[in-house]
Amino acid sequence: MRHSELFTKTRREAPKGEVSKNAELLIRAGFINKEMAGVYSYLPLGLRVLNNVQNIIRKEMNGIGGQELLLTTLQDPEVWKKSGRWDDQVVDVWFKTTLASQSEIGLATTHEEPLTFALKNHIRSHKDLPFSVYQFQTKFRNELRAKSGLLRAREFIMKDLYSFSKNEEEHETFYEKAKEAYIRIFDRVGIGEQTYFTFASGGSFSKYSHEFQTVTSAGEDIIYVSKEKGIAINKEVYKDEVLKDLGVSKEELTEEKAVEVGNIFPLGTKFSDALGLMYKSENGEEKPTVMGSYGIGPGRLMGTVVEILSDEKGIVWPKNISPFDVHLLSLPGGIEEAEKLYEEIVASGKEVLFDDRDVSPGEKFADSDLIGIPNRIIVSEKTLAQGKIELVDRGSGEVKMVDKAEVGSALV
RNA sequence: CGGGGUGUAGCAUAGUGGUAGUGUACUCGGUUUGGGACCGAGCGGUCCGGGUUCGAUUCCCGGCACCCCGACCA
Repeated sequence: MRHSELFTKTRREAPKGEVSKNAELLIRAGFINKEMAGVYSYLPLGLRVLNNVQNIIRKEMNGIGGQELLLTTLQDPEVWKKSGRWDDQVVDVWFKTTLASQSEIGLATTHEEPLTFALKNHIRSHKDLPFSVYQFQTKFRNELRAKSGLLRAREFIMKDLYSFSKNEEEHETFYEKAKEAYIRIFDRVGIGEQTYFTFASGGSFSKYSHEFQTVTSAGEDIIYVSKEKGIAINKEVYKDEVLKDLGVSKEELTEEKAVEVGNIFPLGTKFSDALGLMYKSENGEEKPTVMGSYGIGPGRLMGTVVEILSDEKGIVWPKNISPFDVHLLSLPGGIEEAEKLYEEIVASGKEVLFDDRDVSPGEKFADSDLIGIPNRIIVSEKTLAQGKIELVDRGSGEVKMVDKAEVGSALV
């Protein structure tokens, strides 16, 4: 698209009272708009990134057999009372409101209850199992303190997948597949190297739950990382017994701050028992399904990428989630040639942001650094004099002069 | 929820018990064009409520909002 038609503007100054790097840069570059504390809108550039992140997750979830659906935000208290989680003493982050009839309803904080309840209309037999479903859905959590930009919001999109199995063994098989899919997701969005499979407290169904923790100073969790084994232990279960269990020693662990970018945990039969999601086994017994839950917050993930991969000039997007593949800049003397090149790149199927504005070169460079598209192409009098165009890698700063015909193959 | 801090123009900031200043952005005119160009002119502002006072953006009380630390994060 043409930058001249993009309605968002970049800002030179950081927004007042916003110290978190992800919020500062994403607001300055025009990716998101802050509505209130912990509530952010996605503007065109931000939505492109969010969609890219979601599509990576979607492909991986489909790859392990997940079936996408969309549950509702409005929640019926009766369903939640069955599991005991309507009570504010039990779940203290509810947003609750009332219908015109004065009956109380809630805004979803998560979806175990409604999904489990809805599935009763469809699941009867061992032949229906196993399967898994997932959604990208808005969650509302009345956090006492929203903070750190996209990292801890009151309204946010979550990908939540739920698995339903006949027994523990079947559950384990799926759990392992989901774990592998999660590892691929974090690799593909560009933070695989900093992200550790982390052991955390498991609640009442299993010894551990598992988190995917990305090491960054912006994190609010403390984890103990074994680089050697590629795993980590959440501070909440950092005990001698656990170390022994996992076969790690204190000497090999380093303490790090980290962001929880994903978590997977066994639910056992807690919700199937509470809501009555039963199936008939082969010998006719009535049995509760064995469930698991698997979450990733795409917005939080996007914020985490910015925390880790940005530099002093702005954001550096990994190519898989960048809002565009190419940032084309026309400078004086190269306007006509840039127009031609723009049409060619569009025709080739690449996503390109074309800075065709009549502003100074310095402003184009500064905006380009801030927005952070991995490939920058510059066409100017200078490049045309050499019969070439200039290609800059946003991440490394490396500059190449290439023939026009080679552009496609030279992109990162 | 406990503690601390901050609310001044679209954004970022200065200052003052007596007509509110700067940068940037925006509008107009002109000159510019490889790292946020320059000159001139212009538009635009004290979070809300109450109190003290001749007079409050400033002082006092209350509220609301935002940020930070802590607690919390099923």
